[in-house]
Amino acid sequence: MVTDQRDAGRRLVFSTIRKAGRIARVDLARETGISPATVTSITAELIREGLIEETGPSQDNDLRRGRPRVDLKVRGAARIVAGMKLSHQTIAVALVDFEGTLVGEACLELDRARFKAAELLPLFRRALEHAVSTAGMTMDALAGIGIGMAGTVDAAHGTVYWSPGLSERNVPLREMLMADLDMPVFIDNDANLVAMAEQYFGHGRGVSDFIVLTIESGVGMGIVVNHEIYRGARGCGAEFGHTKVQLDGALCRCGQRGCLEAYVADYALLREAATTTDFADRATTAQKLQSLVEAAQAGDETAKSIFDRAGRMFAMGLANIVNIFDPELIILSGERMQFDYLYAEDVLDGIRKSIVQIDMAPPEVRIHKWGDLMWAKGAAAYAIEGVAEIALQDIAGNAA
Amino acid sequence: MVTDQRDAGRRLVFSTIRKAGRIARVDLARETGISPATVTSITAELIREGLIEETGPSQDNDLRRGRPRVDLKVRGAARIVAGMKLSHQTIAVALVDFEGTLVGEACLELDRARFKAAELLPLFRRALEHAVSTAGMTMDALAGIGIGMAGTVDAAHGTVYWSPGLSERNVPLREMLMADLDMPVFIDNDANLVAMAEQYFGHGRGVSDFIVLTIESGVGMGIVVNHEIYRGARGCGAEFGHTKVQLDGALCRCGQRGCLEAYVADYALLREAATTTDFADRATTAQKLQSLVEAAQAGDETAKSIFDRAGRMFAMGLANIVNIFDPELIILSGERMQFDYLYAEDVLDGIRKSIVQIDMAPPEVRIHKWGDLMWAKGAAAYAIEGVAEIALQDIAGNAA
DNA sequence: GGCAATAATTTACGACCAAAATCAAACTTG
DNA sequence: CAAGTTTGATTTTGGTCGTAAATTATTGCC
Repeated sequence: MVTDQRDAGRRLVFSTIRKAGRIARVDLARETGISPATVTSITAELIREGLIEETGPSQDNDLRRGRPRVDLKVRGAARIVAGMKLSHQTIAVALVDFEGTLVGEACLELDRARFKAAELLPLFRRALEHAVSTAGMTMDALAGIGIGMAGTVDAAHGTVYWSPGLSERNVPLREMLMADLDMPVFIDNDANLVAMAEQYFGHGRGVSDFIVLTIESGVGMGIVVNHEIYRGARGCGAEFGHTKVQLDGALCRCGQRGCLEAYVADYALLREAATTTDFADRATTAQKLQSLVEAAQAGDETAKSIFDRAGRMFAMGLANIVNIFDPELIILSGERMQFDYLYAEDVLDGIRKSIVQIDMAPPEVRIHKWGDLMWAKGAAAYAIEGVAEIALQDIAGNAA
Repeated sequence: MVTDQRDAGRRLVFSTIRKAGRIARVDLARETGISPATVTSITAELIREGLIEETGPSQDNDLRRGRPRVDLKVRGAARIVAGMKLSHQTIAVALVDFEGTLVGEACLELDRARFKAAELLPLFRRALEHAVSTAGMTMDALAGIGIGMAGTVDAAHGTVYWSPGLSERNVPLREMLMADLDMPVFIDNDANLVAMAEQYFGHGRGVSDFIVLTIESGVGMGIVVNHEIYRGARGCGAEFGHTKVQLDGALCRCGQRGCLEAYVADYALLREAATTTDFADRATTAQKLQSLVEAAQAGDETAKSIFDRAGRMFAMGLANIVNIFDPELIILSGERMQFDYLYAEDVLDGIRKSIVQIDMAPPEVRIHKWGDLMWAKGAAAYAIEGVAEIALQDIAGNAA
């Protein structure tokens, strides 16, 4: 407890710098409420440890009088971390420096979708080694690894209760990976990591309470409350996709009925479409979906009604989230352009009509079309957070 | 910022004492992580200020050797606060001491249900004066007042956006009351205050994340995240009752369709029942409900089916909460015994079947049948929290 | 070139916490 | 029943830390 106060100060200063990107000491003092003297002392310490660096005089100095302010920023070269995402038959890797800039990437195609945990370890390692060598680095340049997986994951304990990519249940994957790779590993539900990507690099910067929704083969949700990912009592991510929108409704992959996912996920759309359309000539799910979207755009009433219902169900589920959470901001984050219909103006309108009316603006809804690497960058953000925590604790330990 | 650390220590020590009820200094030191020396110094300060007191040797001293431990507790007489709840045509008042023990109560019947804000002020005052004089005290014995109202309330700003008891919208009620009564006033949504009552006095003691649901004429929800009431971005409580459980479903009082409330609230049950039953001989809502419950218990199929549907809708809504929040504990809190059917084993079973399955126990569901004063005690708990905060800040101010 | 303005650092000092020592109040034991 | 033991609480002591004030640094302005 002896260095408690200093510790808190360091954390606060460091995270303020990271959130700001670039910031001068004066502003740091003003924002954190810490006195300039202490800011000097803390930043000196962080510079000495190599975690932050000066970037030279601020841009806007010529507008001011007096001694020019010197901006500080996180020192990108301080640490390199990897973010990985296990998707359907692929492992995507992003190498990212301490500032969050991408310094390398790789993608490993897999021959199937489900693996035993023991089979997965060498695959992760291979993907990682590939990314590292392509970037001209070695494995020991990495300070930590973040991993995102679909399914229910207990981030605190690093246990994967269930994942579509794993054929086993209750796998202590984090422990296994840490033993195998010999570096800190952080695992979380992929939707949570997208939320973290938004918080670190996207629309969620500086927003205290927001919600991120992703639509892929399933529907994922990440909740940020008070600047932190909310994980619930059992450490599992929020299961928006299995929110019930219809009593005894459509059958879901999870075995229950009426889940939102059973109305808006790709398999749900395709099984409806299959009633009237023969998709025999289309091989992949993506191709089938593509043709369904095109049919709707061409005016096919059946296809349109499928999307229409999915959109209304989605609006209802989303309105429920708003009614329960009253977030400041909702981010619809994803890469699938063919899902545009879900983000259409009518859907957003449906949400607005379904939330409790007060004389204040409803939460802002933003649509964020990320590229393929979003997931992996989210995982990297999680790794950065964990590695930064370790670094700050190291300083505290050395000082004591 | 100079007494930052001491301030945090004081807060921590005081809240630990309050949570524990009675606790010796050694245990305080162990629980808070603060050194015994500092605990001595802080507790001495709090005793000097009259906020806590020694209660003599602990009960279990004869089981131990060595110097007997001396328990500390919050000094009840330190402050008296009032909690008030505005319900349909009544104002309930609870006078509570700093420990939370009831020292007086009163109830004022009103001649109608909706008032202008300016009309409400003298009514609140009259109810308060009645309670105070009945308890043999004077108004200036009160250190603060907590008020609970149905509707959407911004607790931070003390604004009532809308309430069934107010004929105006966007009323700065807190400001008005503080000016009128000349003491600190704290206002919040009634469901949030029930959550606080559970946190302070009920099943929620020591639980970090839980959810409280109340069913009255509407359906209310209070969310506790990380030991704090979650209020959302716009400061309004969570609107569980207006969560949608059916696309284009039953019409709700709020004007929208498919709200949970439109299936489980008393008016919803009665309007269904009215289709086949003539309630002309029953005057009040409560009497009508009573006869409906009796009919169901007597085996009337129509009545049973009404309750059955309400129960299934309730289970669905509740399961959604679990899927989204994954709380440690859910408390169904209320006073209406006739709503037993909603808490029946089938309903709980329905919830368990509708949540995402992982290999861990589902959240515990507890039913808490409070008396009439629950709401007012919740309001009092809120007032205690606010008044304690003021007291601790005063100490910090004096010290500086 | 000196003055004003603003940023950052250094200095002086008091607040605070924890470890160690001490005091206090019981029980145990011979 | 007196000395020792055990455990709780307080006091003493040493050192860390943060802030205010003073100082130094660096530029713009006249």
